[in-house]
Amino acid sequence: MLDIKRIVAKNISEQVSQLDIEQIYENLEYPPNAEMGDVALPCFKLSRILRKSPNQIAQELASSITPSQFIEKVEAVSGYLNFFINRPLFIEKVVDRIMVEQDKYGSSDIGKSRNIVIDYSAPNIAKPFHVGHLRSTVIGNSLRKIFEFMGYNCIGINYLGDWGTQFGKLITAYNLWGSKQAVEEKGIKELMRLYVKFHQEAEKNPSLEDEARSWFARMERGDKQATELWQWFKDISIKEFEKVYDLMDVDFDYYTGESFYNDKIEPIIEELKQKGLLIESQGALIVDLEQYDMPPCLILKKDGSTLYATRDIAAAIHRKREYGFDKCIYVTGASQSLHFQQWFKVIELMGYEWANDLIHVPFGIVSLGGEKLATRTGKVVLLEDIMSEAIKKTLEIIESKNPGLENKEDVARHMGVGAVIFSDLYSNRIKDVSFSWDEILNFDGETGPYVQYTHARACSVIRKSEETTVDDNNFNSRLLQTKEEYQLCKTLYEFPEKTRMALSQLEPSIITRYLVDLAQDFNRFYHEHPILVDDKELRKARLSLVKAAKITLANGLRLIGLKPLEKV
RNA sequence: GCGCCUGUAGCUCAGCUGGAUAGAGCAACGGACUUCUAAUCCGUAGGCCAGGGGUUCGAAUCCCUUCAGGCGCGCCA
Repeated sequence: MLDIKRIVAKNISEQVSQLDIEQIYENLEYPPNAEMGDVALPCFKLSRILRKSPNQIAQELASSITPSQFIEKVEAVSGYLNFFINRPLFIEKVVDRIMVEQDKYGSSDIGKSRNIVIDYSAPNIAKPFHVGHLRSTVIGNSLRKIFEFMGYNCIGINYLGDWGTQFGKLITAYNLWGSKQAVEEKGIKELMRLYVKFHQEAEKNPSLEDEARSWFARMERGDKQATELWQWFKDISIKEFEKVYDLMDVDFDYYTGESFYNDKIEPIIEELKQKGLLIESQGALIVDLEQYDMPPCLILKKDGSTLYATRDIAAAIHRKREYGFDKCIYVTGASQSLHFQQWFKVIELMGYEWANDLIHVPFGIVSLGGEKLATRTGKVVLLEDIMSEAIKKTLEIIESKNPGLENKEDVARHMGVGAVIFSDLYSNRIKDVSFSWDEILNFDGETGPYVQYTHARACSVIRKSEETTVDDNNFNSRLLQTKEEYQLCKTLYEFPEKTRMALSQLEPSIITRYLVDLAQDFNRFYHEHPILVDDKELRKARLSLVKAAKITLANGLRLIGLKPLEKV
């Protein structure tokens, strides 16, 4: 594998006995622009060790390093030692590697025989799927793809919000204002209406809250009437969620919601008691976390029913036994950070050393016109509506740009849905986002359609080239001398570095950003240099670059959960 | 009140474990399609990196502090 920093570091270490290769490697960086060189060593830190001025060190090293096959020249510029590499050789190595590795380019096997549980999406039963849930779904889905790309075995779990007092509320509302017919006809929309009405009425009549709690308590005792209603609501909801997941090409290995762990809680409570962690406080059972500067973790309410944390603890222990995970990752909103810290600590206090393998991956909230999204008040943008608008807009563009395209509907679906996913994965996950129709339906610039368009453009050139001759993959990289060609190649080279970063930071946006950079470099190259030229050698060389870009774009797109499109 | 997160161009955001003149896109304005898909490309304009201290040869980046916004903080999830 080609590692230009390593080559340079090795070269320097042969000249300076006081420094080992790793130290040098760590300090190497890429200069801000190509005229300065390809790899640089800032000599300021060395100044103290070597007791010379940075400039002097750079000068001396510059004159003592002899050019090699890979390093063409070395320059000292104001304290920096700048290396200029053999660009044709670099291009050849990078493109060859991509040609060989194909859809594995950027991947790794560091995760071999390791299991990762990823808990994502987790919508609440009886509530519509809106933009807020979208984030967990797309971030989790992308992380899963990234982990798999790095060799891990992933278990995707959709931890449905199918248990809790909210169902008491829903049952209460259904009994008071609902009808079987309305729910059957309107599905989740009717359930939401009932839920919203409950909260409106409960403001005037707080006793409704008590009734809701008692219905939930009945559910926990296995009461027939309560359970049947709950199961019915759940079936309706899952059916609707699956439509959304199909649309987005997202899937899960298990749909084990909170209710799944219901019968696994009792032993956990016993265990907590045995380990002396549970104490009674104001009628409830808690784990005190004061010495860890956290509020207590509530385990059982005074009416004996469970809480979110209780179920999370039971679920984690169950998952550890079941899947023997190396890491268990929870993709949920940042507002739940304290909750996760609390119950992670409880797991640790229970004596499980794998408490450190539990990871919360938080993300910022989605707001709408400055207001928080809330199902209770009905203030939501439904995912269904966003997707259909995006698809509609895409179809319109296709009709005007490329009306002869085959499979228009299918392309429009991938393009439109992809645009929404892309935009959600575009900035750092921790940032709050403000939903805007204008932004989500803008297909110019740093967007999913831009990257897809670029990929399709590359495919198109490759297709055209194959109409005349089938070129082999040998090419003369010395014919690729322009700055656009080199820049494109440099960016292609960075891909494996980016996938590693995305993995270690659990940050899909690193890939999304990268795709935009790569697409920009490709489009500049494409615009500036004709590819299907008469000169056979030049054509082969440029075409190789196009193929390498196409492969890398496709690999990146898959990592964020999009299907690379061949024609748009 | 305490804790966590965020603050970079009019808007949306990049900026790696500190490094060379702070980068994109959108919006605005001006250019480029008889030639491989113009959902593209090129150019112009736009910045006391929230304010103030400090550490350092060097700070958007690290530390302290103030301000602004968001999110949490016992029977919701």
